Amino acid sequence: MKKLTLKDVAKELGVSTATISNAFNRPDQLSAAKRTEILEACKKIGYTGPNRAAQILRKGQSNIVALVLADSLDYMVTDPVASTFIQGVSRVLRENQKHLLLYAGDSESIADVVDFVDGFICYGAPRNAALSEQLNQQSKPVVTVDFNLEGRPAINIDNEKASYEIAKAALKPGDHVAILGLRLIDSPSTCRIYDNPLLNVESSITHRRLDGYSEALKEAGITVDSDWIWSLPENNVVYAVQAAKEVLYSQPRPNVILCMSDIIALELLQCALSMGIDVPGELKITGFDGIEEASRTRPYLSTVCQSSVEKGMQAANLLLSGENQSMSLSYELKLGETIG
Amino acid sequence: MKKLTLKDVAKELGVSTATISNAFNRPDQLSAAKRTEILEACKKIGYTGPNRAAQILRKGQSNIVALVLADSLDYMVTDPVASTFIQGVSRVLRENQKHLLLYAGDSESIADVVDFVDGFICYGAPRNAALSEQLNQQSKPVVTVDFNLEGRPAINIDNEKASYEIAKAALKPGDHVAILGLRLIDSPSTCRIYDNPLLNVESSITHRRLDGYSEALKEAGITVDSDWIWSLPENNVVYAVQAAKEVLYSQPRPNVILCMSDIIALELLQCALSMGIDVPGELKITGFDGIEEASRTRPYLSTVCQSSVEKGMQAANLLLSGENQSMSLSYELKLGETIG
DNA sequence: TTAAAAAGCTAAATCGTTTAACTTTTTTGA
DNA sequence: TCAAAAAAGTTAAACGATTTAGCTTTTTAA
Repeated sequence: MKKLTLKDVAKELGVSTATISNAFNRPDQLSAAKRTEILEACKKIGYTGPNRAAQILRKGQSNIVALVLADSLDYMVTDPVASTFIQGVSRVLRENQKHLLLYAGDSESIADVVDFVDGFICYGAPRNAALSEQLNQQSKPVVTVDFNLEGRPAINIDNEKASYEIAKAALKPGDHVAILGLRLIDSPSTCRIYDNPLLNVESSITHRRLDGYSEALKEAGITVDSDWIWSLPENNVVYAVQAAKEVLYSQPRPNVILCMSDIIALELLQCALSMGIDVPGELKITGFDGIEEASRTRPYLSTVCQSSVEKGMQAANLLLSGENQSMSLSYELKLGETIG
Repeated sequence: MKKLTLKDVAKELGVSTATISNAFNRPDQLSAAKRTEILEACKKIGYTGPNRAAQILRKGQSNIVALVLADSLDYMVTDPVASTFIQGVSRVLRENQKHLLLYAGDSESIADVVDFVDGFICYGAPRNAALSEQLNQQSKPVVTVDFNLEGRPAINIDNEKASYEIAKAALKPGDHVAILGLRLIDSPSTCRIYDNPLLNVESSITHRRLDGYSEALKEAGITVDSDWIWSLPENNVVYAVQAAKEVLYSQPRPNVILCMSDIIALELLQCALSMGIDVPGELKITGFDGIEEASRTRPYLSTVCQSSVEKGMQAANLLLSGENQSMSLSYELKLGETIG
């Protein structure tokens, strides 16, 4: 009761294996009559088509696309922004009969998949920096999102401009400002930057956002000392709560806090409210991303809205198209009640 | 500048291909000295190890596990329960150096992956019923979660018992009860059941839950007419809102509503509150799943808590172990403020 | 000292296709 | 009617590994 192979079928029908293969893959290589005859015979004897594993080896194509997420899947799958992105990617892949392999950005190496996947979509700078290197070395197509890899097409919004604009909208000269950032330094816990060297991921969006903030701050004549800048190791509630408490209990308390994600901003907001702080009266807050929840709070969040679904779709389309053209997506400033 | 193959390396080092292969895969087949010599030489000339595509064909093993989700990935990835489940699965796969391929349960067929994946984890009854059939026909291992496939190991909680208990806790004789269920009938939109035949997925958890409710209702001497049972096609906010409105505007309005998921229950709750209905005074609500958000509302939800992460981990472990033993996980009744 | 056992390695078959190159048959056009 | 072109099939060589059986050589045991 072994599984049938192309060879078995060929013998059975008295034609060559090439013809069977062509019947499935290249209809123009044989007469229509013969083709339907073969396909029907296959159905009758229970041959469901060429073995995919063999096809992968022979064709060098698997229809599998690896989505390299910045962190462990563990976390990424539950992050609203990331999972919405995955949603966009999966939609386009589905339409094109491709499959989605989830790959953790903190993995040791891509060696165990690079031989068979058709390409990579890389969402955010991989936590394991060696992966970026490997991704760039190998020859399969790569599309990056929210960070850059030299010579590879990237999908981005203009993070610097967006950050500048949201900060500018929130700031007045004389404000005391703090920044809650993401992975700015290489620390496993939430902490102030102080003298720590910034992570050397110049291409990452968090640096772009920091640049944007800085520009707006400069225009308002405000300086932010590096101990008023926090770096969270991951964009999740636990670190966000921790950072929120630290910053809100710091003296003197800032009256404007710029957050690099809505997750952070929302926890900060909740924390502030529970401490009886008046938002935006005593404290203005800005977020980033525009997740759904951000518009459901009272006061609702000021943030930069970007469509993660669209990002995902564009990334997948770009990968499948094979073009090497980067793309800047639009965003929308949402000036909410947290900046008054 | 072609990629190196095992053959190239063998020629280069003057040994047979078998020896190189053994150096990578079966250290006991050659002397330790030769092995390190070979591995170092490989590193030097830039051979990164056996080609995975070829290995997949030859070994019949890919280290890829397909996770068949009930619906389209599009939706499943953003569902809190499903994504938490994925989290659990991915954690265990990661530990075992396996990879995760996401597969949509509304796909036409599994033919395009069955040849190369090592096994399937099937989360919920696939929307395309033919998939269940195909999954059962093929010979690779399958683990089912939240539904059953004859002869295949399953991971479940005792849905009937849990539903019975939560319903029993909410009900008093004389109550007017409605049920908001999931995929009980085959309709693309939210609707009452009326005389529609129940979907013939006897194995599905929604039927188990209905049975549990029924038992509790019987004990309380209450009958629920089939037009007080709704069926939502998918567990999402849009359908939930729709169902919530329908049921709350129905006359006479029920004073107990049993919901088969927290998503549904939460929308119902919000809808009720915004209509000025007193919960639990005028209306009691129960959910199912125990998602995080359910404990953050005021009043907070009565529900059945089950750990999706654990489900995912157990499912993956079961698949990898190769055992054929089903498993019943524990759950916890959380009697919240929505039943007073 | 020698037979038996173990270790180390090689040659060849295999996994199940695809596809370039070739042969044979049919069609076309002048 | 016939050469040239097009169509329909076939052959056989890849694709890049793994693995079994067998052959040397070395080690062990008596």
